[in-house]
Amino acid sequence: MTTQEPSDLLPLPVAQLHILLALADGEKHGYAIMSEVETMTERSVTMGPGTLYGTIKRMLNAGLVEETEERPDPELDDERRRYYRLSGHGARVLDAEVARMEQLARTAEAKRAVGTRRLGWEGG
Amino acid sequence: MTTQEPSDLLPLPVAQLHILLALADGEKHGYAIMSEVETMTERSVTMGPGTLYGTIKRMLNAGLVEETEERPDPELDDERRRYYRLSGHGARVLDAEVARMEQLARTAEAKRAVGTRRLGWEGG
DNA sequence: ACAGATCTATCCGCATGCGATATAGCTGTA
DNA sequence: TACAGCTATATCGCATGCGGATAGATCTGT
Repeated sequence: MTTQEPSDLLPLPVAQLHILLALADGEKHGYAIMSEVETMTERSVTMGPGTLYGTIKRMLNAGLVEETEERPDPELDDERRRYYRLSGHGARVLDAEVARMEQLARTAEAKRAVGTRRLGWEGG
Repeated sequence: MTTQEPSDLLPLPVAQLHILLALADGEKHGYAIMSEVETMTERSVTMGPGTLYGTIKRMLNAGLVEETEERPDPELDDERRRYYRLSGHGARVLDAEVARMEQLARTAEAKRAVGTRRLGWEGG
């Protein structure tokens, strides 16, 4: 489980970020995570089963996500499913990673403004 | 060189993003890129020579950066240095990657708001 | 009963990350 | 001038991460 400082884990591998993001609004099972990643990135990121289950294993181990015991109504349930949710640690790591990305984006905009101004920009 | 659609290259490997970012406000030589990455990430990302030169090689190949012929004043120059700058393609890819990160950050904030509201948040 | 979608899971090759190491020129100083 | 330490580029090899192929089981609709 080895819970570390959130900042020690950054930058997060892309797959881990996308999984945390998919779980940020509520618990989901593996297959639903795959679908959610595609939806929320407008199909610009597709996560295959190799990435999904391999990454989830690491994240369980790192204490970023937890498997939940609770199941939905037996009516709606599918026994094969395994549900995952953010751990408190995972939530903090996600927040830290998002903050880091926002900082990079601000840096990028400042720098691009400078770079574009220099010597009249080539553009292509 | 194989110039592709910027979106085909996303998400960008972290090292590539940091190098594009370091070059966004003007050309730099390899060692200066390493230093710049440490400075702009406040030492939360440190790039060793293995990462730097390996990644630059791939990026030259992908047409994201170019080596410049022009040298500074011989007074200030160091013959060993090799200078790199963003290509037009590299600049577009950087912009696309930054836009993608900003989109993810927005998604994250919306989702975290939902997730935190659910069932009274555990927090830890 | 059957087809096709859902769901979890592992294997394996390739790309990427990165520390260790090598080599050599620069810079300051005693 | 000799030396230490920093600057600078480069390669190697291992560890990690990614993602297609594959497999097998269960669900859903017809």
